Amino acid sequence: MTISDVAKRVGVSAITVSRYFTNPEKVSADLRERIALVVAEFGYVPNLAAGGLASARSRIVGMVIPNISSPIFANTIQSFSDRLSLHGYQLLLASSYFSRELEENAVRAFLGWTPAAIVLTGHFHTDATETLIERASFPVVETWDLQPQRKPIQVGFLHRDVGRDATQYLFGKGYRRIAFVQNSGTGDYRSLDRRDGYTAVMAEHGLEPILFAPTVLPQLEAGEQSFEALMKRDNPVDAIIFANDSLASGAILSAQRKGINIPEKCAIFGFGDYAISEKLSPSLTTIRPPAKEIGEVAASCILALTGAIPQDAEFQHLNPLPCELIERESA
Amino acid sequence: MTISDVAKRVGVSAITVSRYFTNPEKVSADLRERIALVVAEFGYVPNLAAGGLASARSRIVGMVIPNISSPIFANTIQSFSDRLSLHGYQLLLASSYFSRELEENAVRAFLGWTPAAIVLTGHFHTDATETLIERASFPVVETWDLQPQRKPIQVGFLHRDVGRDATQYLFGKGYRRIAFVQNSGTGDYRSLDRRDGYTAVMAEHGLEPILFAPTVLPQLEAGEQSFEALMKRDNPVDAIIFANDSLASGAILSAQRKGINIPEKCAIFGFGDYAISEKLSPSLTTIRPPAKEIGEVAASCILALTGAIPQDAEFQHLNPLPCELIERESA
DNA sequence: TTGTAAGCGTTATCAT
DNA sequence: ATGATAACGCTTACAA
Repeated sequence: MTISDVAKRVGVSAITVSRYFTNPEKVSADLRERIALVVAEFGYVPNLAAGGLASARSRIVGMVIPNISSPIFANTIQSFSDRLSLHGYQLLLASSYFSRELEENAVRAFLGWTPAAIVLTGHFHTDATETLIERASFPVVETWDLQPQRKPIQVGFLHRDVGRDATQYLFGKGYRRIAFVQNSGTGDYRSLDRRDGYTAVMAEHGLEPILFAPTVLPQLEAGEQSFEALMKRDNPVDAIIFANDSLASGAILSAQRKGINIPEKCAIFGFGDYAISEKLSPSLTTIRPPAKEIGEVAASCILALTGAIPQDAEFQHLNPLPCELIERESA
Repeated sequence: MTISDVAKRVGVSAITVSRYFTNPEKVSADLRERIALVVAEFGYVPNLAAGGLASARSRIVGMVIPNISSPIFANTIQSFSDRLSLHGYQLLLASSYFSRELEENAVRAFLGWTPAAIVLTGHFHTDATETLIERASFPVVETWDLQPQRKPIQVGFLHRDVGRDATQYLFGKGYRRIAFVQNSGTGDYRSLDRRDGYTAVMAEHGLEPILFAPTVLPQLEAGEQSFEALMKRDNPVDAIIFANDSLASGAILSAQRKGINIPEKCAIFGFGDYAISEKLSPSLTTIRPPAKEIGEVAASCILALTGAIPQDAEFQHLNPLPCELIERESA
């Protein structure tokens, strides 16, 4: 069943039915009703590939995220997808697992659909990806990070500042032997930016940075391993900043089982504010990133730039999106 | 840049370049190399909309899941997407929030792309969706559940049996005042199936079912609320089956803070085997659903049916996919 | 192994 | 407000 079939049934030309779908207000009310009837009767669904070919546009938005299992990105995807689908846009999703090559593959695949926009995580791409998005005739949005003087729209915050804030907070509380535990998954350069913020503050205070990189993979276990290793040192640490709340939760749960007092024996600081963090004993002091907001703002940018919503807001001004330090019991 | 432009540069006709992409083995090695060169040089990306229109096929697979934030579904999406992308398929994702109407919208939107397949969660659809998938000329896969005598391919297990198993397990351990706590989010009829398994077993043993439906929304808090309410009863329960591990975790974390001994005072049983469940104190006894396997098998079915991989396996025979009861400390 | 011609279902453009 | 015609870029079917 094609648009012409519908048109014949109604007794109009195909282009009128086409207008009914794209610009209903340009079709008379009478015709609108009659078309709606036929469409409903036959369950006609427009062929989007044909429309996309003819108009060189589509309502597909491609998104590449490191993975969908992380609570951090899940919230961004969800809010992004929700806002877009409200306006008839569809989400083509791909995972990069922090690999720039997989990201490039995904971008290439998206390109074939003449997408309305593409959303990437961060600004660390292959040269080929960089070329592809430079040439792109549609909006490209980078999320979860900010890099000065980059062309693409960026919706995020400075991870270095987050690392600084966490360290300053602990320093202000009197901690001096502060360690930083990296993400056991490789390739997350944003957690390395947070680490750099940490080492910078440590240096400013004349303190020596203590870095630990867990060797095991499940995050909770990696947190456990890191915690144990750092407590076992000749000169044990008195506070640990973890690259994310999963690692930090692993440490807290491990301490709990062993009867180690937190924060007395060692303060624990996370990143992410996952649902569990508030409920742990002790509850986890952490930084809440604007995960949901990133998705919403990214969607709004795209909708504004494609004309789906009025373009009154200059979304760039929203940057950096605010992170919130949440003081709880663990630090 | 179109396929004809590439063809001109190489000095062949467009169809040869087309073959290079779809059936490389039908193009001479010499030509293959020369085409590859030009493609790389100009960064040519085939227009998928045009190809889809001409062939009435696409490598888009539409998937509707209740939400992507739940650890349960996240694993399914991830494994599904990973396997499909290995074969050049792309994932169009939509959330239903357990709403059949939203599901229908998503299916309609997918249809316009002449997708290679559509994957739904469960078998509870609107009549219109039912009609749409009956008429579909591509595979439709229903995941996370089994319903006898349904036409679509189903990849899942019987939730009623899961509810039965949990209850029998607790009964075998000597518990008699067993309660079931439903999902605070509405519309998850699979958790109601598990509940029905529970009530059936209770009835078989002449025990009265005790049902509780939390009124608050965040799962951890709903679990807390449920736990407190069930312990406060005149005749307190001695075991609780929760609709999922988040609710159960909320109960365990709450008990921990209050110094209530689990399982002595009350046994806790979950569903889902989330990452945290193993690490709680006490660790959570639960049932591990085949989340990852569901995604993998669903993908394999689609790949087999579309001819991307050999069709030697009769995937239906894999059903029901096995759940595993994981005995830990909480029950 | 390669090519020719037609057509996929829609929308842009220009008319009326 | 509605219509005629010509693309859009690719693949199918058939031919050589």
